Order: sequence, then structure tokens, then C-alpha cells
Amino acid sequence: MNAPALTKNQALVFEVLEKADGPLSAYTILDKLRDHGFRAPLQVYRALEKLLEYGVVHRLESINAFVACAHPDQNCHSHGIVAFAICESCGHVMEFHDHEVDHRLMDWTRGKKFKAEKTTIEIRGLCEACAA
Amino acid sequence: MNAPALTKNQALVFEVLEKADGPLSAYTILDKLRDHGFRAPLQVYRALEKLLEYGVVHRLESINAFVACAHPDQNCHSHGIVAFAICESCGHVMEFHDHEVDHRLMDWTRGKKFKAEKTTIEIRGLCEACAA
DNA sequence: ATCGCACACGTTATAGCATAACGCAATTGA
DNA sequence: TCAATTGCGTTATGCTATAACGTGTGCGAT
Repeated sequence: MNAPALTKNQALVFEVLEKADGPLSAYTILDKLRDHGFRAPLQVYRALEKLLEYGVVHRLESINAFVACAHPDQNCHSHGIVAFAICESCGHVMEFHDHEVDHRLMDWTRGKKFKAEKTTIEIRGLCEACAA
Repeated sequence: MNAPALTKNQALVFEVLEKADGPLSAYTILDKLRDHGFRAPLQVYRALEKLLEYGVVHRLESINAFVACAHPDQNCHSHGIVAFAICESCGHVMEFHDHEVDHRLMDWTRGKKFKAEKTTIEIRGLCEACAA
């Protein structure tokens, strides 16, 4: 899925996420966009839905928040499973990919004949700066 | 963290989860325990908090639900990272462990000096029966 | 051209998930 | 005995997400 041109709302939401230095909740995004005419959560969620589909935004399931992809220029969906390390102190998120992990999980699903659609890997803890 | 004797509320919640054939939301658990005197969500959440701590229940972050551990007799926390495959059609959950995946993720966190506290691995898709 | 369709958008209302803050009772250990 | 801890119950509230309805716009097929 490659990204077509973004609509106005999609572009606004994406811009907010790109400028943020950490993940944002949908409602935080909404608040940041009230000056741009956003009034209801659905405006945010609908934009997010598309941005997730295009692979330029990721959803962090364990904290109900959204973050811009670390390399939105490339097609993130083609990099295999995306993994995240989330600092519970400063909120900073690191995105990474590990093909060996992908292979192990794919091996398991193949063995079970499980048809994987979407895989979540999220490590919560303390980043180097905060752990010190 | 080994499990001390469960309190009445904890035992009730755990029993409901054990009998269920899939993950349950906190509010679903609440409804199933109204006849036993449960009236408020907090009664469920407080019990769940302890059961999670004891490692006899797992939280599925991607679906906001809870499931009994596949082997609550052993200490699940000592098995390394727990991974789940969740069927989006029938709701069935398979729990598994893969030490190679653990090692790869630990290698990454070590390299980044990230202090991991809790890791989530959840694969959503279709189980063998539902994919057919 | 205009009809039908797909899609984005706006709004209101509601559903679903989780915790804050208060107070009470029982237990434990100094 | 007193203080600290833990579990419990209740009320209220906050956060997250979607249902359902209607509007407008662009675009291809007939």
C-alpha cells in the first residue's frame, strides 16, 4: 500500500505527529488541531485510519497512542514487522525491525497454520537517559 | 513473583477467565460476576491487577482483554517473553514462548541500553479453522 | 449531461475501557 | 496499642473509540 496524496485532514494529523517528539493520543491530536477547525474525535480517527493504512503512522497498542513512522518516505509495510521500544519515563519511542524475529514468528505461525494479519511488538521500559 | 493464596474477588475473576474459551474484557467479567456481588469495574480491575502481577493472567493489549495463562501452575514470568496469536474471527488465543525471539529483542535492548520492563508480542489474524 | 458511485468530511450521540478519590474493615508487625 | 498495609465497596469521572446520519465533491460509464 503506497501513500496517495494526503487530504487536508490527513496532512494536518500527520504533520502534528511528525512534529511531536513522542507518541500522541487521538484526543491530544484533536486538541492540537482545534485551531484548524477540528471539532470531533472522528475527524482524527478517520485520518489516522488512512495514515495507518498507508504505513506512515503506527499505532502503539500498549499505550493507545500514535506515532509517525521513522522513515515515512520508504514503504514501512515492506520492512517486515515493526517493533517499538517505548520509554515509560520520557515517552520517547524507538522504532526498529529485526528480520530474525520476523522469521521466528513466521515459522511459528506457519507451523500452526495461523494466518497472521498484523503483529505487534512493543517493549516498554526505560531508555538509556531515563534509566541512569 | 509467585502467587499467594487468592482473595475471594481474585479467585472469582480468575475462575471466570479460566472457564472462558477466549479472552474477556473487564466489563464482560464484571457482568459475569454480578450475581456474586460485583457492582463496579474497579472490583474487576483490582483483582486483575494482582492476577497479572502473579503471572496467572495475561493482558492482551491489542484487544483490551484478559486471558488466563496457559499454564498457571508454573511461573509464567520465568518463561521469558509471552507471545500470543489471536484469531480475529473466533477469538481463540494461543500462547507461546520463543527464546530465540527473546534473545534477539534482548540483544537489541542491550545494544541501546534500554531497560525493558514489559514486552508485548501479539499476532492477530486467523486461526487454522477460521482461515479455511 | 447526468446518473451513480466512491470517498472525504462534519456532527451528534453513544459505547467501551480505565482510574481518581473517598472511606471502611481486617491483618500484621513493631 | 498504634501505625502501616492491603483488600474492599462506592461514586464519580476521564479517556478511548465507533455508530449512525447527512452533506458535498469528483469522476467514470452510459
